[in-house]
Amino acid sequence: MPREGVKGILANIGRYVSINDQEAGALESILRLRSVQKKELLIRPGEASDHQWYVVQGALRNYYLSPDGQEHTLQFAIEDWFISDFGSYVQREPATLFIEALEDSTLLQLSYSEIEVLCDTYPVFERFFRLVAQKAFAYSQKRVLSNLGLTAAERYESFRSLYPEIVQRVPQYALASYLGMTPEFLSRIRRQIARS
Amino acid sequence: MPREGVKGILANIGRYVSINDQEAGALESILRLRSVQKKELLIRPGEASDHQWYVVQGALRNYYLSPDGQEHTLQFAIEDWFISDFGSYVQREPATLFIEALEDSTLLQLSYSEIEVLCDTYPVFERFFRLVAQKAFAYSQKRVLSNLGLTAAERYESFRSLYPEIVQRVPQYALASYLGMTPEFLSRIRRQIARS
DNA sequence: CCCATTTCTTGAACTAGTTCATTTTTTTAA
DNA sequence: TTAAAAAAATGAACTAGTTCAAGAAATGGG
Repeated sequence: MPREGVKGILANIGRYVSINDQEAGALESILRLRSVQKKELLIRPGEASDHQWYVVQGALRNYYLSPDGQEHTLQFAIEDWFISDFGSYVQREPATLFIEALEDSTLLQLSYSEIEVLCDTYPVFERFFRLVAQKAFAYSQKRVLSNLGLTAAERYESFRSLYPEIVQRVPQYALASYLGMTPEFLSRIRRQIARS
Repeated sequence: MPREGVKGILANIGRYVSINDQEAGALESILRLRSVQKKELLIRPGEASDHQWYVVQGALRNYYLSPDGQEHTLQFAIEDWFISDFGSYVQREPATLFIEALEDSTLLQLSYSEIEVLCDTYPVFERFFRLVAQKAFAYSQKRVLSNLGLTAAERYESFRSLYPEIVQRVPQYALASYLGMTPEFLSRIRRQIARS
């Protein structure tokens, strides 16, 4: 039952649903506070994907490592975001992604089974996780569209205007692998922009 | 209160949750049966995005039309799939997509407000829509990865092995716009495959 | 502080996929 | 059935983004 960071996650949930003290207590009782160092991995492919993590402080990413050695970043997470290998998590299958800390980070860990019990017991959490999943899905669809329709430079500009802070905090090769371009090409795009 | 097609949607929901007769009745009472002809549009950009549709029979797609006139297909839907402009639907904003019937189709229409009431009243539907949204999100993330990591030919093969039926039923230019390539290039890929 | 490692930059050759223009095939509707 | 329209195929020139290689700059640990 960690105190630290709990106000953050409660405030965050409060933006979607109203929860009372009992519900807040039930949530708190399944949170586990956890620290990771920069470069540390939360999971790697093949391991069980039983958890989601809420970022109290720090920055992380998850990525797929393809057979030919290329990294593809699927998501970044900074303060107040959740991160996991979500596909494996919901399908109850072994992880296919790495989750890596990009900075020393403080996290709240939630386990699959405890979340499911929580949702069963308190419909308000069911609703919360529905709304979050819907929003995540809508976001992901926007990303698909931007991959389909925008040039590399446009994808970078669009991401930068949405998430300027992430652009600052994250290594360039990781950002390039998120945006679907090589680090060399992202470097050139930035040089172009700096000129004008 | 349409009878036709209702067993289909009920069976589909039953794959995620168990619902009793009362719940089934409540669902049925908010379903509206609707037919559309090939080429007909369910919504176009700027219109209210207040509905989701369950496909009883037929095939549809939704797509974004970019300022320069390119179409980008975000989703196909055949029997037993839902389709909508989901981003606009959940954000309660005007549509940004077209939804177009690719065949004469029979649909069950659900409205946003009625779904929300249904979820409020019967937590089992809240759960159902949570599970569906989670699955959709996981699927969309896989698609992002395939856009990031695969060649055009690999994306086609991968889609074809997952959804052979859709490949058969859908025009090539629509499939190309879903897969993120030009119709010409998809045509060349198919010729290649036909050779070997 | 300094050396080692990692990350970023830059240039030049290359290629996967696009564009444009034309022809062929398929679908549609009367 | 046939004519018109829509969709698909094909070739050739082109380009956005990649690859490879090498140097410069930042970062980090002892």
